[in-house]
Amino acid sequence: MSMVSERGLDVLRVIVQDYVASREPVGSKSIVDRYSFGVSAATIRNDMALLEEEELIAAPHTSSGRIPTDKGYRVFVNQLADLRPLSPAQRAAIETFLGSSADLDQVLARTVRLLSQLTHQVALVQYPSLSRSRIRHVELVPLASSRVMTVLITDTGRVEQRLLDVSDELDEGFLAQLGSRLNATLGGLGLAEAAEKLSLFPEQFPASEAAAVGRIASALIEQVLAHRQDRLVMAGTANLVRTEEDFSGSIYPVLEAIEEQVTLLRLFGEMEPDQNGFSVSIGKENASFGLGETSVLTTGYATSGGEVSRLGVIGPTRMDYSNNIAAVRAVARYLSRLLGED
Amino acid sequence: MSMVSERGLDVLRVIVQDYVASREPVGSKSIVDRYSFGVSAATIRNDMALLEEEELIAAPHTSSGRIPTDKGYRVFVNQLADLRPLSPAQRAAIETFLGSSADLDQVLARTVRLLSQLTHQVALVQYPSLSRSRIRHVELVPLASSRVMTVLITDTGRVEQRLLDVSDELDEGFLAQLGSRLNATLGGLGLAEAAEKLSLFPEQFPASEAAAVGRIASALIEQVLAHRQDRLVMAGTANLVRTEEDFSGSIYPVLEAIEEQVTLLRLFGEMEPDQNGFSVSIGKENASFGLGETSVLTTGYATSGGEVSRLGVIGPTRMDYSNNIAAVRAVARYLSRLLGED
DNA sequence: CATTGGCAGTCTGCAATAACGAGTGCTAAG
DNA sequence: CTTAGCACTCGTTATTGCAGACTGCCAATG
Repeated sequence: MSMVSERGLDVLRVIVQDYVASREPVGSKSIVDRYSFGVSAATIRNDMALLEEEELIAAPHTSSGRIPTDKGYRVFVNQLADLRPLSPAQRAAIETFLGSSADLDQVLARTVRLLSQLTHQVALVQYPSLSRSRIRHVELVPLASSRVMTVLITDTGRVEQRLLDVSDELDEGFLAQLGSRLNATLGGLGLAEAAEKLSLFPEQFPASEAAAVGRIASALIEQVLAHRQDRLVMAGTANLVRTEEDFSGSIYPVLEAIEEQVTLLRLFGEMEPDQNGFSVSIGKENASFGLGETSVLTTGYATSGGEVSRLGVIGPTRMDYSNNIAAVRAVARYLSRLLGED
Repeated sequence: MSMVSERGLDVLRVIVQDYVASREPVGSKSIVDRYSFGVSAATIRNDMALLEEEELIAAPHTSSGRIPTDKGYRVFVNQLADLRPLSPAQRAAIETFLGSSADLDQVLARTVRLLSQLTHQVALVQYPSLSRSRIRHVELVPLASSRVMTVLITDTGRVEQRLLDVSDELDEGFLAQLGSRLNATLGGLGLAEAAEKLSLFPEQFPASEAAAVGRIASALIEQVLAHRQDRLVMAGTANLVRTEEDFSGSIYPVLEAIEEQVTLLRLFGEMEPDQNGFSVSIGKENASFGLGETSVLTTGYATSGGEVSRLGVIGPTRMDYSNNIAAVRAVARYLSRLLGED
């Protein structure tokens, strides 16, 4: 179907490479200078004319070099069979992170920072889901006279906490007793079952206490059902500034969209992973999220619950796909090893 | 001491105001046009000459308007007795946040976002300290055969978690037993005492188990002693892009310094609050942190432990101090009310 | 039929120049 | 102490011209 020759695809590849490296439109002459195609510049020009017909490359102005279109990047990425392996320095950076014990928040914070350093892009890590986990412990902490914090610990190591106001005053002894009854009732249950039991729980109490207990129970239900895949950690926003010239307008709306985690979470949700769990979304493919000039690379990673959350990077369409895809993969493997149940 | 007249200070004030609003050097003519000083432009020029001698204002080039120097901003801020009250819309935005129950992470995340929206700057909130709190509950969660997560809950509602590898395999029953012994030993203790008990704890176990127990105990000691004021949430980095022109070079190093939380935490630590707990650090006063073109406004807020952590904003030296100081104060009051022990 | 060299045409980027306007500093007078 | 007037300084913007980089096309070639 495609009229583009084998050599034409090679030309596309070097155009993408050179353009990504130099940010300058690449012309036929510089191609024959820097690569040994064994043909003349005029021949390359003919190939480029074909590529342009197929809308894989475009000319910013009449008579200048060509730059890849979104479609061109797409073809380039799909052809990327041989990922550039990470450099030894990059491998070393990943290894350095292993071993040191830390809490989950810290692990994710470090991971996301690592990924942003490896890719020189904005890195994102979605919090692990806890949907398949079981309840291990519940704790009720009285903060002020009528304010209580509920803490939920699952067997996959997730900890959820929540502040709530119970309009009535509760004495501490009652809370302690309530806590142990909750633990007895809920311990070891899956989350869905736990929610069900909780909704019936207040009935066991006399009317005078039922209101407060009901409030606590419904807070716990919320905690149990909110799967908490709704949080992201991010790092490397400074990198977006570094690549500012790759955006036609200001990067302000882009940064805003990235900080508006809701947008990204929808985007994460709508990405369609390939058989390896990897997915790439390029340029205009993200237009509906206000991110039409960015590309997003994500992959899943395994959490201890056997569930899959995602991590990845986002940056200008003009990015080093080869390196970044390799880095995202490597970091996901690393994080899976660290959090997974081996 | 100062040669600057009363009217001179008024002139300084309007120069700061106009320059902050327009980002353009302000000249004598525009001052007499826009304000009614009752004197002519030439008189204003004489005042400006004095202000310039005192290094409160400076001229970007010979013969253009004047802009405030860091010292000028400092004098301006110190004179700021009458804070502009928040607009009704701003008050409403704060009120909207009250009420809805949420976990601590969410409360802080919302707070920091609120503050960044009110000030149009990068907002920062330091995590509450837990130094004076007492241990309420300890939980050991087995994740994989040789990996354990320790969870620590304090009576002030802080939850600390940590992953660690214990080289030996541990059976779940042993962990459960260990957990209840830990709770019996540590429950209700202050953090310093707990650390002491913990260091002796492994001695109670036979040699075969002491290694693993020791590892767990030292992880808990770390958790107990790490006061965890070492974490920041931040929001509104996009605002830094919006104010990019206020920086002489790229904002890249600024954003990097902000993301490098260590820098900010040191800065927070070194700021000297006034009697209200408020502190303002302007321009070159932050030069040693690589933030010589930014100003930082912070104030303390009360946490449930009675301890004080800080929150604030950071932005270009040319910022709306009046509004931002009022917003930081208001948000701190709001957060104290939400987290404090009323 | 793919490839090639040559050449005219087009567009960007840069440097130099000129005209404009805003704003000051200074002086002398009220 | 204040004011009006004026010469002077710079930054800003628009214009012009020129050098450089590429392409597109055509006719020639193996």
